Amino acid sequence: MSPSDASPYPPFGVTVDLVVLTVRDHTLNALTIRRGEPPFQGQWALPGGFVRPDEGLEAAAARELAEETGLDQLEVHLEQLATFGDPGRDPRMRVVSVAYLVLAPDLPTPRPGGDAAGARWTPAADLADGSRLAFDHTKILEDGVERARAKIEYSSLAAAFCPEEFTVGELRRVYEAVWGVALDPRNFHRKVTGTPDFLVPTGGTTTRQGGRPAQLFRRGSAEKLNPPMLRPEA
Amino acid sequence: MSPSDASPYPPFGVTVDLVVLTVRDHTLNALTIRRGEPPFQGQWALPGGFVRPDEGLEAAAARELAEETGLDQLEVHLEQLATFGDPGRDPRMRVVSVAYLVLAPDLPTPRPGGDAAGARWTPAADLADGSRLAFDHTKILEDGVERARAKIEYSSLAAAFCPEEFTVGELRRVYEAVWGVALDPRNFHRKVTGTPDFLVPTGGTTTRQGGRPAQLFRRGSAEKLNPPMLRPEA
DNA sequence: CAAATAGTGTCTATGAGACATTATCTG
DNA sequence: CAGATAATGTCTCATAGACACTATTTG
Repeated sequence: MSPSDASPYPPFGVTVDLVVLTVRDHTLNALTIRRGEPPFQGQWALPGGFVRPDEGLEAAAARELAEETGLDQLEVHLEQLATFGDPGRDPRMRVVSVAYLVLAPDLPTPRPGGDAAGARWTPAADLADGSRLAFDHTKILEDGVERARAKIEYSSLAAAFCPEEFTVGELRRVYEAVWGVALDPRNFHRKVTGTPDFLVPTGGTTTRQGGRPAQLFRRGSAEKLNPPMLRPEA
Repeated sequence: MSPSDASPYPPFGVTVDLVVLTVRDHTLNALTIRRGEPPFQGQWALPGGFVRPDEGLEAAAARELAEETGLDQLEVHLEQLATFGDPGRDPRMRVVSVAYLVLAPDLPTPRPGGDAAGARWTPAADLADGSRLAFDHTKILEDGVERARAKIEYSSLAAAFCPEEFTVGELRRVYEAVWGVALDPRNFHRKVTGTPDFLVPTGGTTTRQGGRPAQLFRRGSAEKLNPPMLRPEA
């Protein structure tokens, strides 16, 4: 429920944090910004910031995304990930952070904005170990990566990592990068082209990957993959 | 990220709301409480309440569960569902609510506690249409039900709706109630008994469902169902 | 006995994994 | 030409769906 009368407790701060993922150089990368202010000044962290008083949570996430990275919500996939609110996760006050997951096609390194002193893409694997991020952001990032890995199994979301027009091979390389495995190109092709409304041919072709020209596709209307794309165990 | 200096904004209230589901009479039921105080006094709502200043979010959910329903966290499955924070969702102040999903075996109607003037189990289908719950709780409930439906496909979570010892038929009736479909008892039996570490025979049998005595099982160590239990389309 | 539920087995169709072969580009 | 990538096809094995049959209880 919600309170039966106004809160008898001290106030909470509410923020949004963003796990922004893309695929570059056959690798899953996450966006981090360099903190310009204490605490954790100079350390790398996830982009994010305070929710404004009359602003919805998703609207705050979209605004921070635009402010800190220049990305537009229309170009990317944005969904709520989870909420982190352990007492002590912020050294200054009690802060509850609603984390959002963003999947974006490969884009130029975003221009940092707001409080950020820098912004960069880093392989997600490098951020999971070592290189501690500020606050509990390493944990938030890991949850975001796991969500992305799980979700491309049974949804058509992998295409959110691709440009508007893409080939079957490019889509396959997304799966390979996110899962960190190699997939059989022939079985993959059969699977994705055989799933109704997953891919819509645009008629064009491209040779940007070298080799024989490949058909170009756009995302179709299907949102779920049934049966799912199976993730190899080894 | 989190704030680069203390929040320049008015305070937020932070609450937890609970979607507590069980299976009774072959039907998915949700727990609601009757509000004893304004706003929405006298209306039905999800159990929940304010998070305390030094309390973690999951701890707050477990505490409210115990206070308002008498259920112990150890007897049930509890996981974070999603966070709801639209401005205006609470008429008094800005409140962000972190919703938790609880799956429980069929238990006696819980004793209401705290601010609640009453507590009851209601078929989830009846709560989804009509019978508006207070705040945005109808939406939260629907999200919880959908999470439960999706999650029993690929996890062993359906057993959280069963008592400690249960039969294959009882587990099947859980799936049938949550999904609202009929499943073939023979194929279901083959599927669940063939999944390694899903069910552990206790050696006992029961005839509480009538008919031939059925073997009793306990939950095994498997948490994922791979390949998943397929949900019929019709 | 009938009726209910449990448990096993069999056939078939679908789909994934392994892998051969051909097609069409660049250098 | 070699080497890359794309696209199609074939075989086999695992598994889900449909459904027959037997087992063991209660009334």
